[in-house]
Amino acid sequence: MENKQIANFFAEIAELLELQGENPFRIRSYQNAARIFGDMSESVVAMVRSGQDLREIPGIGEGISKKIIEIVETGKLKFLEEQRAKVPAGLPELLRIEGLGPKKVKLFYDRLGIDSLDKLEDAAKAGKLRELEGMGEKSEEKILKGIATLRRGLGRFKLSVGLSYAEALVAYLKKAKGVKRLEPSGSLRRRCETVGDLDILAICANDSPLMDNFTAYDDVEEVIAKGETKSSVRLRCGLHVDVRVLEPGSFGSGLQYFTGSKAHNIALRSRANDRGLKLSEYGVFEIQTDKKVAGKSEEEVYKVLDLPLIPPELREDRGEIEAAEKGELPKLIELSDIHGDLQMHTKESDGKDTIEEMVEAAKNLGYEYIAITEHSKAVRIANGLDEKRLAEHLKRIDKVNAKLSGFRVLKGIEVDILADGSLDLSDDILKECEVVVGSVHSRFNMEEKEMTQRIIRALKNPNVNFLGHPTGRLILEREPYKVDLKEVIKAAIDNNVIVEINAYPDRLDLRDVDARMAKEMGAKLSISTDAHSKLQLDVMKYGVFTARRAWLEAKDVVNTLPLARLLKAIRTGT
DNA sequence: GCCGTTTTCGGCCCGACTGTTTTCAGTCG
Repeated sequence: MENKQIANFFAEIAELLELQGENPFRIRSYQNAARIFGDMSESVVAMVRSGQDLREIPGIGEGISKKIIEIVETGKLKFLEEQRAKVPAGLPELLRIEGLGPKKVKLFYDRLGIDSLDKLEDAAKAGKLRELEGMGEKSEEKILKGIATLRRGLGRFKLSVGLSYAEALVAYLKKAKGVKRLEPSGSLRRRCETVGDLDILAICANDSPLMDNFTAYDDVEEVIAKGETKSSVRLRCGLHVDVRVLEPGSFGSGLQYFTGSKAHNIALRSRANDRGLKLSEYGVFEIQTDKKVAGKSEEEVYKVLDLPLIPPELREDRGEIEAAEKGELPKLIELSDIHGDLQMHTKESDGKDTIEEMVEAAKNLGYEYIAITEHSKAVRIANGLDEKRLAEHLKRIDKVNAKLSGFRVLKGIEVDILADGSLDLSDDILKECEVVVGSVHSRFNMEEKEMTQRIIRALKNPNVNFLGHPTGRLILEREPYKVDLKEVIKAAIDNNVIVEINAYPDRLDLRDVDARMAKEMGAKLSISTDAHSKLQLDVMKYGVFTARRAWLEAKDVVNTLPLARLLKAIRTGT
């Protein structure tokens, strides 16, 4: 059973308890558990089987730990089934309608017997909801809109997509008179792999037309709310965007608040309370006197809570507050630490540009090396290379290198890991390559054991020195294949194989939490773009974002090394 | 349900907005 499934048990319990009007703090405990297990890289099942006490995890106590043991042992959970029996099956779905929560859903069911989207839609259209207390015509309209949005199925957007919308919008808003500062916050600022909406914070003069300009933006489909300090719109692509205007004296606390995450903020506010302080988006205040003690900058807010500034990418309540308290925050890797790029394709397989063009673009980024890693022959659709073509290609790389000074093109290949774990090219030709990236591109639907053994066998080949996109996922499009990552990473360490964070924004593979586990296990990592054109070399930043969210420092990533030391690290692991 | 150098019981983050109301409940982030 996957962690995600275990998380779902608790998320469902939380919803069912909400619909029964249970104690909100009890509900939060289940929501927390769902978040904790959903975020976890290590397999919960494996932890339980090895006898680990889950109560060691903050937020997990007696009750939930017992429930997990039951899930692992029986695949079921009696408590969940009992809750399901108490709540009509259609109600949880109604909670996904924006603006509708457990109280209203329960009211509709108790009074009108509504237990499905269709019934709710009919009742709203027939004007029956307005007869209930606390309901009116506008509420009905809102519910109908919410149902329509839900049916359109617009969910989250890839970070790269969110960033490009944010950049365009910020560039546009900047032109409004009186705008002094604009700062995207939220999950975008934390560089989460997907974003659900955009929160843009602003400082501007009182008479600034910022809000008018915002709601008049070309790409706006619907204006949801418009006020002096807060406006909300939905863009044509379905992305929800809020713009909020803050006072300069509250910008730091506002930025802190809107950057989140929710769990990080709750932990921080709780910490403020312990110190007789109250934290909100307006600042930090003494509870007794209501005196404001911080708010202008984020540094200030964290400082009065006796903490150093915690980088946005770490604010997930995954131990960053404890680490900050002990002065043990990592010195996170930066884009400028990157010395080169170790996976890319040219015209020879499925890329768009030549070796020379890739070199030119890489030099412009300030790199001192790249590795050209074409596909191997098994990936026919990508025009993969066989032994003969690869030998010729390596000669071409030699020729390019002969003309370069202060820059080196490493001879590489992205060799396919075949279904049985053997490689798609002979050892004789692989020996000629300096960078051999082993990757899986086929038979994604194997059982976990089989897939794990397949990859481990490939890693044992002494010619393989990198593992490419280790889980094969495509964000929002394709689930990772089933694999025991911990075993794979262990094998990578034992066989001196560097584990890749694929920076391609559709992949970001390893994920943040997996990369963090890899680091903690002692693995060496690389960040590579997998670029298929010279322009795509720019996606390195997404890999760095993921690495930062994984708590990685420059020393954890081999392509922060200068060439000579990189080559040594590939050969010897040091 | 979780947690504890103020506690094993009694707390548990905070404020805005909306739509419905004449002071507030529900929802959201």
